[in-house]
Amino acid sequence: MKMGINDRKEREKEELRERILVAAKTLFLQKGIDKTSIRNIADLIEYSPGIIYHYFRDKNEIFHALHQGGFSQLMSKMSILGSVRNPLERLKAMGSIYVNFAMDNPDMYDLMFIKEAPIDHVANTEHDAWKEGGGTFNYLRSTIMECMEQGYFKGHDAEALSYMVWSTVHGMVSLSIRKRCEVILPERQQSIVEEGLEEFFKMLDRI
Amino acid sequence: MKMGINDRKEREKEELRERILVAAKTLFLQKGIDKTSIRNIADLIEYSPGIIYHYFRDKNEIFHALHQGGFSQLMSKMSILGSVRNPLERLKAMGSIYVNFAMDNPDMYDLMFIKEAPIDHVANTEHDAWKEGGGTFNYLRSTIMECMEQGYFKGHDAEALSYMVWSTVHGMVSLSIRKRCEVILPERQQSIVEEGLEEFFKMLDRI
DNA sequence: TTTTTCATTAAACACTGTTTAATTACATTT
DNA sequence: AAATGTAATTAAACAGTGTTTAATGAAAAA
Repeated sequence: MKMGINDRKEREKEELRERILVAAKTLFLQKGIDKTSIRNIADLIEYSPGIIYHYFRDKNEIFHALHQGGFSQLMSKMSILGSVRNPLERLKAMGSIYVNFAMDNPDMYDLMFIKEAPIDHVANTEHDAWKEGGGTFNYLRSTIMECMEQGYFKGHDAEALSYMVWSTVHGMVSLSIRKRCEVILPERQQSIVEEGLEEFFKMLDRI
Repeated sequence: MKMGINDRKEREKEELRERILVAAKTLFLQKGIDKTSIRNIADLIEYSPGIIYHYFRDKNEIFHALHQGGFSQLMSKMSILGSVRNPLERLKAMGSIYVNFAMDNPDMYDLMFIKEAPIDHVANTEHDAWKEGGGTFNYLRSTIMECMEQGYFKGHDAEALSYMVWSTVHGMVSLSIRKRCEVILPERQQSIVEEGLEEFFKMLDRI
């Protein structure tokens, strides 16, 4: 029965691939991408460095695989939004989920939205990967369009407004993640992202 | 006259320091920090790699020196704001200057607000460097407080609102700089930052 | 002219990502 | 069961990295 053996081999290959991915994620999120070497990953899974190149073309492809996993994670958190009827409430809930995801998984968020992925890959598979990211953005846009149908955001443009809304939450979390909050009053640095989001919600309410 | 000789030597040292900085800036902004090696910098100024360690403790100290220069540059662009009387107009002008600075000098902006500087330095001199960055943020906060005194932004909190405003402009430019705009309709990617800023201004006007 | 000082360098160290050829392990065929 | 073929795995090498060291060079001071 060669089929059974091939299946098992396939399974074992997939298993090792997954182990590499887990090890890489652990180290990337622990020490950062740049300070994580292929040898570090190989050490952790107790294989020789070369083996990694049998499963991934290069270091970027590992980055890329994790990148994609992050979007699935975020998407699944967004899935509860279906239960929120009012589009403005849904928009605000989206903001909260987005911010919570970023603050709970700062390194994964960093990987997904802040770090620069090397260019050669951006041109190739990156485009597909962004369909995941694009999915959430499209959802944001259609939520905002629904808001506009109900009379909110009069005089605004859906596409540009969506970008602005995304930018606001991204800006708040990324300034926090990349430690640019020392300019804030010290006693409020801890909570500034939450408070900033509240201010944004107040603005949305009054418009 | 040992004084004159010492002066000349001092001058020569400062000159070489400056040459290193210029070379480093050129290469950093050309290829990025990570892909610029000490040897690359040394090659460009036609010295041996070791010399750089006589002028800077390590690679980060070079990064840091450039970082500081960037803030001076931004600050000087902000200096024309004194002529804008109306605080809301001044706030919007600040936004435009900020966005223009970022889009005109994306790599310097990246250096200043997106890239992560290694931690050991953040604790030391970084704190001083941020007084420059803190200066512009304080200016933003006091402008917003002035707006509130004139009846704008009722029910808002100055500190949190300032953070939110900064985050919005930072978010828009940093998503653009780090190439996360593929999710935008292709025909609008070029102008999305400007358009997003317009949407934000519309919001500020109506509040 | 000799001594001292300090900028500058060459060389080494321990790392990095990646490629290559050699080796091992194992399924298939004889 | 032994030989063959195939695929996973490895060791070794290459060219690069940041940084430190001891040696060199030139110019100022004695």
